[in-house]
Amino acid sequence: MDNPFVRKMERHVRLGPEDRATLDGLARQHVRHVAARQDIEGQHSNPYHAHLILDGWACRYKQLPDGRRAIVALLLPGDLCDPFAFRRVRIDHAIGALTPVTVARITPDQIGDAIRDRPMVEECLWRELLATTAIHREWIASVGRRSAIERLAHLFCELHLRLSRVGLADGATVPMPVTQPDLADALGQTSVHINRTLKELRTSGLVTLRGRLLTIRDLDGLMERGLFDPTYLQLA
Amino acid sequence: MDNPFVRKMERHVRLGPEDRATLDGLARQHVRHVAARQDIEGQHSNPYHAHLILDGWACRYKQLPDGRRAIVALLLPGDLCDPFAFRRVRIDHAIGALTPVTVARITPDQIGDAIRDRPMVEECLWRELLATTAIHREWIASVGRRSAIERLAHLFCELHLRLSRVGLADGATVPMPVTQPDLADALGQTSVHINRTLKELRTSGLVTLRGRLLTIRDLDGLMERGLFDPTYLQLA
DNA sequence: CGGACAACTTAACACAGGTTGGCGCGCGTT
DNA sequence: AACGCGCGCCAACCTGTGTTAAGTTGTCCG
Repeated sequence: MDNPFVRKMERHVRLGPEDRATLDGLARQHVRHVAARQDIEGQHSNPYHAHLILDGWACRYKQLPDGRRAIVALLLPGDLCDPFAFRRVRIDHAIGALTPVTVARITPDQIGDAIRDRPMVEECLWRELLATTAIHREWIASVGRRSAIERLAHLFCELHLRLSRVGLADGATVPMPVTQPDLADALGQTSVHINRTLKELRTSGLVTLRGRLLTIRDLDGLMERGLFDPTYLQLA
Repeated sequence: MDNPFVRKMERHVRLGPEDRATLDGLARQHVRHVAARQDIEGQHSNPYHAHLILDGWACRYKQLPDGRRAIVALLLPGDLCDPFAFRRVRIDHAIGALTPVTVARITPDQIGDAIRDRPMVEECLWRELLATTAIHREWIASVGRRSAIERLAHLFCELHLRLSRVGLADGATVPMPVTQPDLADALGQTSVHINRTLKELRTSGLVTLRGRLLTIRDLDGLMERGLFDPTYLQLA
């Protein structure tokens, strides 16, 4: 009854009770807990099943040979870690838990069966894939052409929207359980500079970040500061 | 007989003559020419058909409200511009020709028919989608965590490999028909700094770039300089 | 052949963001 | 209670890259 993937999808497509039951069933089996800072999938691993995040935050990251880490995606509850798992490809990056994480393991066969029984499931997976790709593009644009403060503002807008869709936003307040070094690796900067930028967003009255909770004081202002155009996420 | 998409796919999957004929047929109809600096699809447009690049280079780009441009992908001969076209989504970016470009327009119906007749076509499309996604991730890591010279070296390695796959590399020499401002927008830098970095790559004997032709003098050295690990493109 | 315009190239200067280092707090461990 | 340690926070300094501007080359077209 509490599947974040279903909550997300219901915003976009009309799900019948059987669709919901099918999607729910996928996420009930093989539930696993992963400690913070632990890998869910290692770099160059060859996953035979997909993971759906039920709780906690994870990230897709690449480690450069000299230790630099680039986080290329943030994975929130309701997100699918390995949308291509059924193709049995060797992945070129790792998936790591940023906080303690609860995931459901889903086998390719289960996905195949679900799609055959309920065509709407395929529709949902396509939407998921599209949204992920759109976010990738937006991140490239961000890291490439936005300034430090624009990047951070943009990310906060994105996360606010994504968390809202799975019912994890309490009004303008959303959980933000990641460390500043994590944010730095996601935005292509240093934790020191993240700290500076955060302070600037705070003193200009746009956000407050305390105790792993982000409160957006002025959403319009934040969106403007981050040149945020929400259409890329909506897919409607 | 000269379809770059087929040339690319044959590296990875075994195509029968009918597969080849089907893929070839897709690219024979509705061939269109687009001038350099012209859009193939505008930002926020709603493409009803996919485009396959037959000749020339294009890019996927986002324009920020104040005019900054971020190139989020380079599209080479054999690349598909709108792999999601059959989903009828409104795209969040534009596709522009960097050089004069020849494209084949493909309708969703044609793709559907082709997949139904020849299952291998679907396999090919999946591979294409996977490769594109892997490149996206690599670009995020590049812009986020690689230095200017590493980024440029990495891009040259990537392009060399991608162009080789469609038979457009003459040994260590590949066409490089884009301007330095274009490279700058793709790598998140300024054309001035691209110029500096290019000079550095030249003086260290790694590449020469003359008359829209890039020659790689020392591929191993270039790969090392760019922290380039080719596995992400192979998908085998 | 010559003019126009875009792209390339270089130099001087400016600044955003990186680096280093230090302090304090909160929390888990013993 | 004491310790360790990762994280938040801040300041001083440094550097890679951006900015501006100007001269040079290349290329297209009349």
